[in-house]
Amino acid sequence: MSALMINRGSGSLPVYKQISESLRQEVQNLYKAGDILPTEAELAKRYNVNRHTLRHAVDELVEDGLVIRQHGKGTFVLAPSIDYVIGANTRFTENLESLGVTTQSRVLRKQIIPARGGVAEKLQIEEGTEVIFLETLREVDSKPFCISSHFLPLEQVPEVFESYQSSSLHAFLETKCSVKIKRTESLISAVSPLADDALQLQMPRNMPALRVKSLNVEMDSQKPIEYVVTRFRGDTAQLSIQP
Amino acid sequence: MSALMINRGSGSLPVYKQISESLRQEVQNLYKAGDILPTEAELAKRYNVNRHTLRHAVDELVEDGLVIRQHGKGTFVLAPSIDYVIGANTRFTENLESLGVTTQSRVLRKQIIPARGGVAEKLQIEEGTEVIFLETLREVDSKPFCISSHFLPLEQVPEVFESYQSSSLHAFLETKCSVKIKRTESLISAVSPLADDALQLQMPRNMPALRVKSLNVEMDSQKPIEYVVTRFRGDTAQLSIQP
DNA sequence: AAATTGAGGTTGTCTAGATGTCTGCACTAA
DNA sequence: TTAGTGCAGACATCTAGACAACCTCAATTT
Repeated sequence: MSALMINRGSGSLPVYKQISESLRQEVQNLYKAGDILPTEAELAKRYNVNRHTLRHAVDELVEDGLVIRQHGKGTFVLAPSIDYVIGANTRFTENLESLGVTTQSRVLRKQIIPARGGVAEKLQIEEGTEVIFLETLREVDSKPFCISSHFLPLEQVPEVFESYQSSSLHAFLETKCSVKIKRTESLISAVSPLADDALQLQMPRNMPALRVKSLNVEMDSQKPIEYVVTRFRGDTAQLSIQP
Repeated sequence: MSALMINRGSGSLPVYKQISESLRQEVQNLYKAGDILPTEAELAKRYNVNRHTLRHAVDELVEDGLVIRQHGKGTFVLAPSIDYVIGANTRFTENLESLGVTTQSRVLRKQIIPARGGVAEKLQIEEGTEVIFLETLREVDSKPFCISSHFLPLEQVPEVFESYQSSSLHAFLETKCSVKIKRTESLISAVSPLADDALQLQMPRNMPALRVKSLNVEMDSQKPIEYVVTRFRGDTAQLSIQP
């Protein structure tokens, strides 16, 4: 079996790496969440290595959050196998301009909260003023693509809280609120995703994410209308900037 | 010394945990970025444990991104990252436009290589054509800030390979090669840093990095002159985009 | 019936030793 | 002077064995 094809020749990968890869495949393809792995002794025997070497291999899976060890009980499969090998060629290129403008997005949360420090500052309102907090998930090819947290001053655009559903937010603002907006500033950084985001985006937590903070203002009055923080999977999304 | 106060009694923390905590304190208080730790053999002797146990302890610090191991050289202290995350105001904001334009940068490598697939395509030249490969490190506040890999067609701007030292590359192109260039496209993504980059940027490998690929063309002829891939620390750098 | 004990299985930690691989540097030879 | 060789130092991997800590569950005791 391929499980036993451990190459010990010089120049090849370390044994523990090969085993961890073999196990990773097996876990992702054959196991489901909650399943228990064979015991360390058993696996060590299967791969013909010392238990320490096997443990080293499993350490990698633990690191990646694929499995969890329980002292005295066994090693269990954690995440339902996510095929996050979407394929390097299916990468998306995202134009910054299209961020708030286009496509369908599903509303995950919609609530009214008091503006905290950063948000209040960006929107130029008093701390504690009520803002609409909107969290949306955008999908491409029926795969999660990015999550956006929108903050809008409630007083300016109450219609958003009342009746916005799932179309383009910017189109909604224009037609229903008579507000035309434009982007003034974007800040881009690389971060580790929060647990919730990682879950929504179906990405492992150790994979980097791209975060874009944007401020949109009303076209004429220059008054801040929307502050957005969008998170992408680092591996599938690339932002494209054309000056 | 407290370094030697390892409690092996039952009910106490595992030895390797105690050592990793002891080392963590030591590294954070007595060492600065770039310092080298005593060798594993030395530390094992100091704590009176087997080298494997000591390695296990150091593994923790590596996991946390406090130190980085270099095969054959030693174990080195990285720049503290948590401080940066807390002090949001010490972050750098980088204007995309200034990427190639400004400031001093140190040349890490300068060589002539044949253009491979991606580079050849971007520069619109035959695969195998000779290009100048320039790797530069830019510092801010005498801290490493970003690393750039530049690719320029040798035939177009041979002066760069012959005499470029450490000023602004774009200024050099303009004065010495009579080439004015402008940016046509930038692609931004989040990645895990390569080992070398992590070392140069003094960042842990599990911390995300920001990667910007840009293409610069000659202003008049639109001919590609420079393809640049720049890597930043995700936590200290933010790209600022103003439309 | 309920509580306790104990055996066996499983992961966790530690030691000991051997060998592989990478780096830097001194030395040598052309 | 320069290129190459070789060696020592340092981290990387692998094996072997032992015991500790923890969990489950059945057998025993109360």
